Amino acid sequence: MRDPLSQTFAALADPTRRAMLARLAKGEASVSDLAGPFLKEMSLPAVTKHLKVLEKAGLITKTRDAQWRPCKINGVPLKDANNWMEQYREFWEASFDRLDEYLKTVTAKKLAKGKKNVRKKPTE
Amino acid sequence: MRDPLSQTFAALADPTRRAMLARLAKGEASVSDLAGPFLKEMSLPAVTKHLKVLEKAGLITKTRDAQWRPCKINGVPLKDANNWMEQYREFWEASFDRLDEYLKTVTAKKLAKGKKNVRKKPTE
DNA sequence: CGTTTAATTAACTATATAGTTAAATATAAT
DNA sequence: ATTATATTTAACTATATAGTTAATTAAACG
Repeated sequence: MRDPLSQTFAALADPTRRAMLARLAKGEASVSDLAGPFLKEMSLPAVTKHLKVLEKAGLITKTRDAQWRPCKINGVPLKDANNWMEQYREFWEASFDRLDEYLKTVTAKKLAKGKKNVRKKPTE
Repeated sequence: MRDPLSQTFAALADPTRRAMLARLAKGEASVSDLAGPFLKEMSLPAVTKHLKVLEKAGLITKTRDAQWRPCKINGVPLKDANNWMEQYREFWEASFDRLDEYLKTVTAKKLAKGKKNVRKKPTE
């Protein structure tokens, strides 16, 4: 069995499951509600499996209402994931700065090049 | 091929790789530097593979210095992952509130139960 | 040149993941 | 009791992932 954080990230590493979470962010939904947008791409059992992955990761909880299984989003594991990520904030902020600097450099070079191209045959 | 966000989360879904990022957060390191703490648990080719996963996800970049391959952390994909996650902040904050409420309820119940237990054989 | 150090590639194995179809279960409705 | 709806389970397949050992490449060193 995997550590909880790995399980969370693994669960998030799939666009179908992320879309399901996005849907659940708008409110509770049954399995078939959640399946709706995907039934052209995959079968219902496939959806059930995706939900099981999310459930085992603790990202959703399923309850019972007659023959329906209403699902609800649970933020706790996302909080842990976010806490883990926060310790790297400086790196993505730094990389933004670097991109910023890079763009400035490129712009400066382009301008220089532009100038150069103007006087095609230099006097020397 | 997978979408970048899925690739990022998949790369993070492994404790070895997260430990490598933690090491790289402290500064550049060669492959053998990074391998060091894991060579009791796995072989060098396994380490190479983990680094390749991180590299393909854009989380690290490898350069060359003689026979060494210094690795550097790259925050950009973490930024995207964080941006994705931010949209769920309300849910983990809400769940914290719920836990808070829950703990209060439990405490209240415990107190009530404690009182009950004091008068073991009620007068009625 | 031959050897050592650093790292990768090749070839292979085991297990996990993501999907399928068909059958089963659970609840409600007729 | 039978049927319809919602969902899951079983059994299976294909591909991806994580690891192995042995061989290979790349650069530096004596």
